[in-house]
Amino acid sequence: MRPRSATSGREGRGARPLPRRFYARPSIVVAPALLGRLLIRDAPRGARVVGRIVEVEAYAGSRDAASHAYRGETPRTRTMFGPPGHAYIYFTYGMHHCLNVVTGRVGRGSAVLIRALEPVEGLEAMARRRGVRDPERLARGPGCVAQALGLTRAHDGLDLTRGPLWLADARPRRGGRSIARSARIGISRAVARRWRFFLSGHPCVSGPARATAVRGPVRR
DNA sequence: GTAGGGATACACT
DNA sequence: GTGTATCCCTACT
Repeated sequence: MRPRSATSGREGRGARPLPRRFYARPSIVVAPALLGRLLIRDAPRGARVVGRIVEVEAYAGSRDAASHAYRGETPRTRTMFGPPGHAYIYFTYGMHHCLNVVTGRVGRGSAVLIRALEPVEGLEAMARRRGVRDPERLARGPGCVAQALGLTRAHDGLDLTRGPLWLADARPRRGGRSIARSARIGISRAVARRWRFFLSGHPCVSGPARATAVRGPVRR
């Protein structure tokens, strides 16, 4: 048996990247499994940034009218249709970047949008990039996540099983919070699908008035 | 509620 | 080629 990751002290130290097979599942399965896990951006000169994932949304690829993949593969969405475990980063509204992790099989175009993080390490670097200091506001909202981590289209396609951007395989810590779900935010189509998952009551969760949680089994 | 801002996709010439 | 509606948002009033 592999020794347990040494996560005492600075969280995530000694952890290893989640394996490809973690991502090679439907986005609606991967999305809740990401909650409570550490997202790590290694950078030179000690500018490492770590955040705990507290809010995500699943997108099901070419069958999901709310997904970028709905119209099939384009130059912009090529990464989504590639192998799972890679970062799909897109630019929208003329000013914001959003980070997704590619899931499922090659050619499906399914992904999970990372909507919010709880800052764990590198708060100074995050605050510098974001221009705010309040930890609860450093990475609350998908545009803020990418900005806090310093991610742009230049980072599209990064392999999350290798770094410098990766997810730790350490056991997820949810602080005793339950996983809640609701409709996805900011979309106009396929609004009936309640594929947004978040840690109930967490202060770093985004959304209009934190959005009302809707509990229940995951249905397609 | 809405300004801000640029890329993207697609309909047209 | 050019025109334009739309966009998985944020920060403000």
